[in-house]
Amino acid sequence: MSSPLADLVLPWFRAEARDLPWRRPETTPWGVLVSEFMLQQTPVNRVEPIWNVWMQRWPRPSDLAAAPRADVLRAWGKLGYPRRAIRLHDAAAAIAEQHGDEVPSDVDALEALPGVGSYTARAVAAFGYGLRAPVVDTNVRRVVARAVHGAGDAGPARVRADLADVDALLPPDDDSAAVVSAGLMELGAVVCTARTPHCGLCPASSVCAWVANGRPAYDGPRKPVQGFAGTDRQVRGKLLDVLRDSPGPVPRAALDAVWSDAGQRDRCLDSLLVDGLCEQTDDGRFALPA
DNA sequence: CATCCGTGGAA
DNA sequence: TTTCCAAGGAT
Repeated sequence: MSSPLADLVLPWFRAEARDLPWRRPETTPWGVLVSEFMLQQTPVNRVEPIWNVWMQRWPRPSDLAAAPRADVLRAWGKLGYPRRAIRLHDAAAAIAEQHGDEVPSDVDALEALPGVGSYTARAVAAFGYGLRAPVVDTNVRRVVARAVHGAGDAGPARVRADLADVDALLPPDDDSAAVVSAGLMELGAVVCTARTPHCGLCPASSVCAWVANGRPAYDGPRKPVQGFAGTDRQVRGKLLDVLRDSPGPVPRAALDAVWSDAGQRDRCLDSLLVDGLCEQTDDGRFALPA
């Protein structure tokens, strides 16, 4: 159940792991959960300062659950995808009310929380509790595609097969497996990178099927690149920016000023209301939810 | 399964 | 400048 790849990655990670704050021994499973929410599609260097503030301010799930939505959204700042902040807030409430203020260690219980999917559930089990759980993120999928399958990059996700691939790499015991899981992610993040992999620095190049194949270029289907300019995502971001920066409710005119296309603007404002990222006051103004 | 959901830094 | 993409999840 272990693997040559794991045997190389494990000691490399023990020696070379970045000193990220959520990896320090004093970090609680709650701290790990918060870090995983923030790291969903957001780079490490932008998460670090925000995570530090959150841990000081809301050291337990019940602390965050007790905070007003507006405070949570302002503290989230410009990390992006603010619905994650809403889901984390809701997850904190569920943990406080249904799990005695303790983050579950069971993968199924974790996956039942808002905003927690296959990746985040296993990441919390592995990094928060030191359990053996196959953690499959974009880094790990790329490392496995190269080192195991000899491909230049990972194709579309195949959830079951990807989990099985990683499960087959992990050592049998919890402690080692959790370290290997972190190590595979770290390898993908700093060495086996998407654009220019640093095979000369890779601890696993001797067992890498991609290197053995002569590093062939990826030929499969490319994941579609998302545009941003002119999308609802951009408009929602601009609207939310106004709401975050204002200490109280703003008149509709303040929101109208950020985007000229009235139809798109209204659609986006509606979607923010639906998502719980915005509220309308009795006098018709708009604000972050209380 | 494809698309949507923010933001900003690097190539 | 444009393009890519960064520890995903929900629908």
